[in-house]
Amino acid sequence: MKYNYTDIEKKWQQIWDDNKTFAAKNDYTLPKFYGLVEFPYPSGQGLHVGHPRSYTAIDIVARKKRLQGFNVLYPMGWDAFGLPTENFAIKNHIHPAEVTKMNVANFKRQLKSLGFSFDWDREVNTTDPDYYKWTQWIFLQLYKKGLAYKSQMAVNWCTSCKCVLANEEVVNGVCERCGSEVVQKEKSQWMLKITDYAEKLLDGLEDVDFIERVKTQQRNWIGRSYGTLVDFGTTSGDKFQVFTTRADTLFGATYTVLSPEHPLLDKWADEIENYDEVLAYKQEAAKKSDFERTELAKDKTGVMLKGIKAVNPVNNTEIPIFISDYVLISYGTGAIMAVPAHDTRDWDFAKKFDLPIIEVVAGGNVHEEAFTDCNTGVMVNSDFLNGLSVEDAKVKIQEWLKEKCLGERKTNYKLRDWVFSRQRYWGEPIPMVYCEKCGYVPLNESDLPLTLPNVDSYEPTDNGESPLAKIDEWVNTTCPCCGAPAKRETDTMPQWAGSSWYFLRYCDPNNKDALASKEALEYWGPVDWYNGGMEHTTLHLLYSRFWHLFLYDIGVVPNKEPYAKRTSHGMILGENGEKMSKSRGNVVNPDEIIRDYGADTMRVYEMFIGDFEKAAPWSQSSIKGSKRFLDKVFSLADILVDGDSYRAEIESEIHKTIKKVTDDIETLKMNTAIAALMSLLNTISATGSINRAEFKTFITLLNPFAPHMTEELWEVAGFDGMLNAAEWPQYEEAKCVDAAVEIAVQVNGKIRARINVAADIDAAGAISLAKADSAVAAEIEGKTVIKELYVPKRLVNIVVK
RNA sequence: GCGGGUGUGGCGGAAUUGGCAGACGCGCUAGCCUUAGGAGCUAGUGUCACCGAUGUGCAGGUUCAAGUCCUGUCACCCGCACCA
Repeated sequence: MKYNYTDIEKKWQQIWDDNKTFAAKNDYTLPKFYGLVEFPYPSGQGLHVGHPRSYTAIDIVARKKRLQGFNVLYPMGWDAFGLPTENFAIKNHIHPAEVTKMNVANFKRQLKSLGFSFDWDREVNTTDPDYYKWTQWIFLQLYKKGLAYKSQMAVNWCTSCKCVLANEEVVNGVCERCGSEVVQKEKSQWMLKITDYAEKLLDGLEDVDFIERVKTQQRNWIGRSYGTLVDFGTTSGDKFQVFTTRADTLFGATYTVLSPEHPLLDKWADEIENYDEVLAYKQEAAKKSDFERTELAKDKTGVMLKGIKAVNPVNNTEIPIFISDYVLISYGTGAIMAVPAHDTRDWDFAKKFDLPIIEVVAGGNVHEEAFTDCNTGVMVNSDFLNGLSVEDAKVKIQEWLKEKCLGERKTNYKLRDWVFSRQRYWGEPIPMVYCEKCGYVPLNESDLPLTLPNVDSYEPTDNGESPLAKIDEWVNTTCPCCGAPAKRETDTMPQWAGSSWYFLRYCDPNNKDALASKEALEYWGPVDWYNGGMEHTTLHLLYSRFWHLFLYDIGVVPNKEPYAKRTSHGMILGENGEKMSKSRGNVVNPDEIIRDYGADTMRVYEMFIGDFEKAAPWSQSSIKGSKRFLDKVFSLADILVDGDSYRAEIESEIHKTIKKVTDDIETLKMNTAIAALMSLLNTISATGSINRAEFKTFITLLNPFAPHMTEELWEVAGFDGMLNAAEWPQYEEAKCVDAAVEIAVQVNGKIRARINVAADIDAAGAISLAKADSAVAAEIEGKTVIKELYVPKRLVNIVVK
């Protein structure tokens, strides 16, 4: 039989579509499985071969779970707000909604052509007002709880997108999306107080099954550190606080440093004798972006304040105050105490400005380099702390500070609040109104959704205002509170808004009264398995955990954590090992692969390409191996014979393969699952025939990987019903073993022979058989046997002298 | 600098967690079949001075036995980066 993949794939895709074969059931008594992949941004370029790597893997899991009797939810949708669409729309004079429609249609066609078992009845689209109504609703809840606030602050401004970026969207000082320069701009922005959830976001990681690198990356990003706030007096009478994790070294503090933006500097304008110098330094620092400031990490600069000194609270010593841009206003208190003996940055600074270095932890040579080891040192030169370990000193100094009201424990985070405003058209309008009298007022929930006005021009402005600001009839409204004339907020939400809760909507996508019903959320939540890219770890994944934790706190969702399990796939690189990109000319088009090899081959190839977690280069010649494999499988139909049980000579291999494939799918080791199926196929082919029982098992095991052709073979063989409704094969542990095995015989650890023995032979039996082998006998001839080992089913090792 | 990870044939990658290194696939070689197709089939394919030795980035160590464990070291990738 010829394997006509094009016809077969079209045929089954049509049947699945017509029958809604993969629609999740609303029967909440069944055991459920909710598998999720990141919904794509429907770009104009169409599907990338990277998308199917993730989608196929979870599709395989979903299909297997269905065969194992689970009610499976495997949904798909569109994260369709975003700049590329808007830019394309501007350039081509098509409305972004139209562009989105076209792109979605193309993506959908491509996804369907790959045979994914998505439940298309539950498709969501973040740009649909029925959807973003609830995105706006969640924003209002955040606002009501004080977690959304407006703040005038320096923000990251992409010079090309003409739009604000979140800290998470700035990579190496440039825009994550377009690579253009990011500058600091003072603007009034809506912010989300994700920092209030820092603790919960960290703690929640303990309860979920995320791959370790995801957890680590989120932990580092949140960046918790335990320390102490210490009050320093000054000769001017003012006090300021520093944050330190090493309060134990307080006696070694020989100067302090304020951030150039520290508010006390203004206050001290008259008292600082060298205020001109200070001002000049401040201005210099203000010109640099955060990135530039941190870029020039090596060479530390600063200015010592003249006329004011700080007072160390532990010993009332007067020490200098510096300003330096290596102290960040946005972390801690914007002020530090410097202990050059035990901090490398302080040490560098002290050397440059010739400041005293006082050793307070013995164990290093502080004149050569800072001694930062907390584990081995003993306190010295520290009055009542002398002789204590660092650990004990930390406790004691904290007690002492607390008693004297000079300091307290404090936990700090690197995480910053989330800049939530974007000055663009193609996003969810922020449902807020500004009234001269009432200030910012939220819309009434009954007025949601607040839809985007349908306009012709949505070009970004250069003055930092949203394109919506130009649309007077939309902007001008009345205050929901007092009824007076008022203006709408014209910024829109970032793309991350809609994707922060989309997985909830899939549970109950048409609900008019809530983002999803309680029952649906109870049943389907949490997502059992979520696979997605590492690049979203500190963006989408963190944001959506934040929203979900919040929704849990206000009683909207029944679980704290949205995702029980998170895995991540490696990138598919171009054939030359570089990242696929148009400019590199190494992009592979999925449509062409499907045309030339078929969707099943593409699926099998992408799963066989290598370790799922690692990046793998595309190989046009390797894909042929997958095609050959499927060709051979298809021709099994030509050698199909009767038989309702596995033949004895291949029975154990079949059971082993069932076990291997079953287990490997659960751990995403798709490459070895396919390898096992290839091996089994080779074994079966060598016998010249395959019986119906074997055939049924084989194509069922292969079904999640190559769903079209196995469905066809099922029909050709005349099995009952359709394969997608069949049962996953069972294996018996007892039948996974062979009666006889070949073992290696080593003499002094070197292999001298291979012998066949019964699988259940005892050590003595195996060893005597081994010695009977002529090569082994020759090797031990005339030598003293010191030790004899038998590792069941593996080897015998005879140690001689 | 800190954190995470990876080093195995010409290539992608396996190795039941201390037990026959290189499964499976690509590529390559030879032969067959076809009167050139980038098709199919069969056999071979880590390296070498081809008996036998040797081999998992490098150097040591533990062990009857090390890709796997320990110590040191090198290289590459990813993330964070003056976070006090």
